[in-house]
Amino acid sequence: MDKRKKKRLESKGYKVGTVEQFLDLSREESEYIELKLALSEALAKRRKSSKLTQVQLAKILKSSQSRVAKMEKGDPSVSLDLLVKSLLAMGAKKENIAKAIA
Amino acid sequence: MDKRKKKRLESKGYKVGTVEQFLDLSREESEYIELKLALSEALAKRRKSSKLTQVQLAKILKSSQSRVAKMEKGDPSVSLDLLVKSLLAMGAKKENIAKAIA
DNA sequence: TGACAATATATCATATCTGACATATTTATA
DNA sequence: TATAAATATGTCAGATATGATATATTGTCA
Repeated sequence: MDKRKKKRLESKGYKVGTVEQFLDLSREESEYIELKLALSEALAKRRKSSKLTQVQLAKILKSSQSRVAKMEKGDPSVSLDLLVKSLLAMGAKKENIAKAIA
Repeated sequence: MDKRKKKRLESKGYKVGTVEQFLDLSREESEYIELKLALSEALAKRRKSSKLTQVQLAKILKSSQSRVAKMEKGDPSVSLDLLVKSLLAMGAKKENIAKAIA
């Protein structure tokens, strides 16, 4: 994995430290993060195409605007469960989720 | 969703109460559970084809036999995060995970 | 530009998940 | 069968995720 990807992950809120440390991110760890970011992006895309604000989506999800923002940013404090449940609540089917991941 | 599916979910440890209550399981909820069970089954399959016992896998995952058993049963106390991380740790690629889901 | 809407970030009390352990049940095999 | 290995179930203290709130930053448009 290259420095560009490191930048991208860092910009998403993952503190990955030095490049050396970054290179020590195991394959599992980086694949997990990528998977999460894929779902984050799918969620943001879906919200936008539904013309909803984060506040409106938060209401639908019975969550808060700040958590929606964190979800869409792939914040480390957000679980896959929350992302998946949110996508399903927005009408996504498992096929959509699978497609977003792979 | 029919009674057979209800039985199946109940047998997996989900208390869904009466049929009436069951029918009230929202589409999201049931899709979420199905998705989880799909990952559970993928994990069990992968472990078995690797000829590992739950105890051996637990060691690899730095977890415990009981948690591995719960993962493979799709126990409600197990998160998607744990399932996905475990699959990745067993060598699964995101394509495998996507395929298991869809 | 200024004012307002939208999004992002920080923090926290509570809720949920976690590994670990004990123990029960099932499965394999002698 | 009996015994042991494997798997399942129940519980809990500590770890992590959650919605909420406050506040900061960014975007939009008059």
